[in-house]
Amino acid sequence: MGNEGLYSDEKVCSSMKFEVVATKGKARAGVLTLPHGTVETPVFMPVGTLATVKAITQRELGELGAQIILNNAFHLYLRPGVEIVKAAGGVHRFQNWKRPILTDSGGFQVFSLAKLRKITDDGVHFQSPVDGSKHFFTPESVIELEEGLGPDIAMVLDDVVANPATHEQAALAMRRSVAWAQRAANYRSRDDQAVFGIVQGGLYEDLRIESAQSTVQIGFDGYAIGGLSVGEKPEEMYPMVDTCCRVLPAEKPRYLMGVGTPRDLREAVASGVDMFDCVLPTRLARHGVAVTEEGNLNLVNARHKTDFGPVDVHCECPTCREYSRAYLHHLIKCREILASRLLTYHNIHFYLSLMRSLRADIMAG
RNA sequence: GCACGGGUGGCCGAGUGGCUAAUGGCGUCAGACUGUAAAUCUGAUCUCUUCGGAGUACGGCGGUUCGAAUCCGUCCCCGUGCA
Repeated sequence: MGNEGLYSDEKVCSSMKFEVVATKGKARAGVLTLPHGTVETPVFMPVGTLATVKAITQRELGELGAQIILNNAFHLYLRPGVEIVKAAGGVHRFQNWKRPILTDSGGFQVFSLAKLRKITDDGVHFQSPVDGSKHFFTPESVIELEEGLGPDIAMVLDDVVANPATHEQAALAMRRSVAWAQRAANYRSRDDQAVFGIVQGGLYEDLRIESAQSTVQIGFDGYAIGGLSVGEKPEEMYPMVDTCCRVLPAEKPRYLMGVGTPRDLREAVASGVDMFDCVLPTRLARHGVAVTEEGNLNLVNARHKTDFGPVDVHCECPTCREYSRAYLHHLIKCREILASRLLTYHNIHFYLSLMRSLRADIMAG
């Protein structure tokens, strides 16, 4: 049962399994089995930071075919607090989502909160962006938090630096991330929850290789590529993704965190990435932008005022089948909440369809 | 008819002699957004311009003043009260 680790002392999740079922070049199609169901990869995970994919319901997410969603442990720790989620019976019951859930640790939030934090080798001190209260996270306390929340996959606490960073800064954060990953691995206690390590190293190939090797040596159920799309150009990001995929073991899922644009997804899948998450489709939707094959369509623009055609003639989602650009433009101008809902539905549909077509292409050989 | 109050840029609304092409807000136009402190944020928004400026603007007309959205006269319009 479960995956056998490369190292005898490696802790694994006994109820997680990952199988690569087809490859095309470096791209892979796989099946990821988790406590709450199976996930066909490559997969896009809609972001539901606060236990909600903003603007749409869990029922709608199910209809869209979302296989796994992402929550954020850091945000759920602040509100409503782990005790309430526990009392509800865990993150799945709390939000009534029966399929798999991955929780991000909060490493990225600590990174983006900039002035409100202080990172030491021991952990990270930060002030709550909600009420200013002071908190301290360690690799151990974050694992404890995530084991309390109960997602299928937990991410370790990592140290993220903004690009561009110097080699020294990137190395420091990367080695700290490795040390923290080791502590998280030592501390984890649930064998029904997968834990993923995170590769760092900024835009330096040598650091990415070192990070991937060190993290793999610790042994995790899957491996994430972190610290990308934080200020660098796509042309700088893609080689890093490719390098990481080259070093990471083929038999474990690879997750590119926080990425990205449709182009980013295609490129990264081609390099061998299996999992993605990104706020773009949902955030752009709330900002009036529809993602299409032809690129982003800003429906707030006046040119759509009398355009009674659909957002995307090729799209089969209800938003495109039932409503016009002119109507969506009108809803956006009036700040009607339905605009956010319809566009979120469309954008998630676009992302999930894109991933399904990329998978089908790999399956076809 | 009389007495007060008021008429400011697409709208609302500050401003009561020069620092005012005129604070704000709304609207409008555009841009940004990649492990969500984000249904958010940023910029532009009188006209023309060789980007140095120039012109026209605070109900109309006239006046005072070196200088007026700001003071005076008069006319028009709106609100409230009294006849």
